[in-house]
Amino acid sequence: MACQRVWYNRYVPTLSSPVQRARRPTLRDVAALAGVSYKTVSRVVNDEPGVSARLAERVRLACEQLDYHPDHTASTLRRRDRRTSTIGLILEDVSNPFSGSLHRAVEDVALDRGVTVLAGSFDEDPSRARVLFTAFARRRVDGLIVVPPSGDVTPLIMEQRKGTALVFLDRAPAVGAADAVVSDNRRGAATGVAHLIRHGHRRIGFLGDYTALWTAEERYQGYLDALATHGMAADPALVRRDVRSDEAAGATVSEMLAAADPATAFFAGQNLITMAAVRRLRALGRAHDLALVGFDDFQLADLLDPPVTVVAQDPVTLGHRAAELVFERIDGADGQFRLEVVPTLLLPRGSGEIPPSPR
Amino acid sequence: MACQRVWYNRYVPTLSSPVQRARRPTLRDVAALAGVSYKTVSRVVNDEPGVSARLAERVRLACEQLDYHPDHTASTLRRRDRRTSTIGLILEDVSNPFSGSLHRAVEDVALDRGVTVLAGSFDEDPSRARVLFTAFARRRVDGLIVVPPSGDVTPLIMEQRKGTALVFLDRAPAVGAADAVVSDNRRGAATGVAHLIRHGHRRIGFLGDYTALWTAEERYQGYLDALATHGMAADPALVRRDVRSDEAAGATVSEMLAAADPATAFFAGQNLITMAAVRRLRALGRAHDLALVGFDDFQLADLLDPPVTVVAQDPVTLGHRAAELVFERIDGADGQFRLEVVPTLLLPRGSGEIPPSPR
DNA sequence: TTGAAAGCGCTAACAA
DNA sequence: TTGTTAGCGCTTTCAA
Repeated sequence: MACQRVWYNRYVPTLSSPVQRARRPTLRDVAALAGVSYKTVSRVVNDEPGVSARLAERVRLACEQLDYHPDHTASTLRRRDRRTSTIGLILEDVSNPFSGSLHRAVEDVALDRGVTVLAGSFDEDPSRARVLFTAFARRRVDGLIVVPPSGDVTPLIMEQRKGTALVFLDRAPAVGAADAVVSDNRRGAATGVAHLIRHGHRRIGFLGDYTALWTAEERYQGYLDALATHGMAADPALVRRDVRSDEAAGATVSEMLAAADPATAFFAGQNLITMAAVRRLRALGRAHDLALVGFDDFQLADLLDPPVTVVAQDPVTLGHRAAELVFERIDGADGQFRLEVVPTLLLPRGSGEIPPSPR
Repeated sequence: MACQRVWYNRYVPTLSSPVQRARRPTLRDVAALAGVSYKTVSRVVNDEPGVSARLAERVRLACEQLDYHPDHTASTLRRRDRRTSTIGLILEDVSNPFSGSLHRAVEDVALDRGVTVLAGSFDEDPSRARVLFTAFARRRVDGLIVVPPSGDVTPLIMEQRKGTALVFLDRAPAVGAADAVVSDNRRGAATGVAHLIRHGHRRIGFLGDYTALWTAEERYQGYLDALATHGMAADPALVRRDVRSDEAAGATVSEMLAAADPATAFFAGQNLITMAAVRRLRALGRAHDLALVGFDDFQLADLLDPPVTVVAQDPVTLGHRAAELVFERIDGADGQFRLEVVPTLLLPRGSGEIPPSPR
């Protein structure tokens, strides 16, 4: 093998220089080679009219010969519109599939416009979000699509006033101050809970995410809505919020089942909580006699036993719309800020249709 | 509500202007407000020594008052090192969990250095990869981490020669021309297949990804290695490659089981193929009498029935090492190019330990 | 310690 | 159709 093969943890450094570095060619280098002024090269590179075919051909040849790639960054600095053709995307965590789907949807809309995407994960940590925001702002992104952290969003609003398009995604913490695209969390949760009620459940446990999260609060309200609609009182003994870690979710399920007059069904306010509940019910051998509906779909939910009924979000539409809104603003739209609400979809698969167990 | 609420597909435009736009302040604006030269402001902003505390304080106050954010792009243009503190990351698809984990691992290393990440999905489409590459190159990223598409990688190598650090990730198409970090695909696959052999299987079906993919070829070689090691001949009737869609994978499983002297076990060369095989075996009611080992882990594999035995990759280490290598090059390391091979891990969970069914 | 001038690679404005 | 000059916001260089 021509190159050094390194097994992880067995790195052996060597010193020979691997490549000849060529200086990166500029407009002037191309101009010199083609024997024209560098403004002429600029015209050719940008497909501006008013260059004779003869010169244009010579310039193109020189570009190719030097493997010239225009410096988009320098052109941005001088151009009137000052566009970087880059947007910033601040997600919860790029490694989580929901964030990944949002990212991909945004990317696809951006790529159609020749816009690149700076992406980052803030991990529900406001200070990490601020680091990302600052880094993106200094790079003068044309727009920011942000899953907003709980806490202060005024730095984002300040940046917006300086001309950066801003769209909140998945959460709407500052309705009226910026565009936002969110799932219909409240109605979706209500639909899921109503589904359990329709299947005969009267004792429905609620397993909620961090109270500080906008979506968690909306979903909790949806849970209450469904109970109220069906004339049922909310029993505090059946409500657990700020449940996030797998252990916490599992423990909560066990604890609620051990209580007097226990829940016969669970509504899980989030992906990971749903999976943790499945694990625990499975471990307790009760996966088939307790009903479960989860908010947000996940891969293989349909292959579990029983298959898991969920209220599915539509991350692709969320991402697409956020990107479309941000580009409308970048293009100069100056209408009132909008809150777009994307519907959810109940997917009955089995776990949500289990009747109350007699016990 | 202060703002217009729009349900998806019911957009009603309005015309009032939502914000007052402020001009974005520059060094000169800050200097004017603080009553100093703009070079002094530059010194303060960059924590350069040699500014009196009195002036520095005045400058900082002015920065705050104007909400000044330095233009990193302009500073890059002038600085000697010409660093953008941005790297480009070209992945197969940011919405797939494996890519997401790579991305996150790269991001974490980058963030520690104040470097932002431009990310994109090339979808196994070389022309889309070229679009991303060009966009990143024009923005003068300091480094590129690329899951290389099948086909020509010379444009990447040319860019490398112009000073952009280049690391191939997950695939090593041009060993010796650039650094690369890959999984130990071949040995991992061999381990998985040997595991099936150890459990008594002599007829092991191979379900492989696109032949054109470097990883698919490596894993196939691993399959052959294991057979050879155990003195078994490879039966072409048991090998299917270029299987990718769910339908193709499912159909292939059915077809192979319908043959005379059918497989008693399957080795799936990839994530999605494994899941498709699970689905099909389940549908055929044979999930418990055919063994299955998949390459690459996936969420909930342990909760399926039977739980799925896999050869797990380590995307976090892959991403970390790729990022570390790219930054070493950016920092000027000029040693020989390295190929780093990250080990895989066999996770026996149930499906891979099923003995050959008598039939 | 502070500031003035030049210039990074490019586009805008205007002249030839 | 082609070229010249200025300047985007900043850092570098050098002078005060």
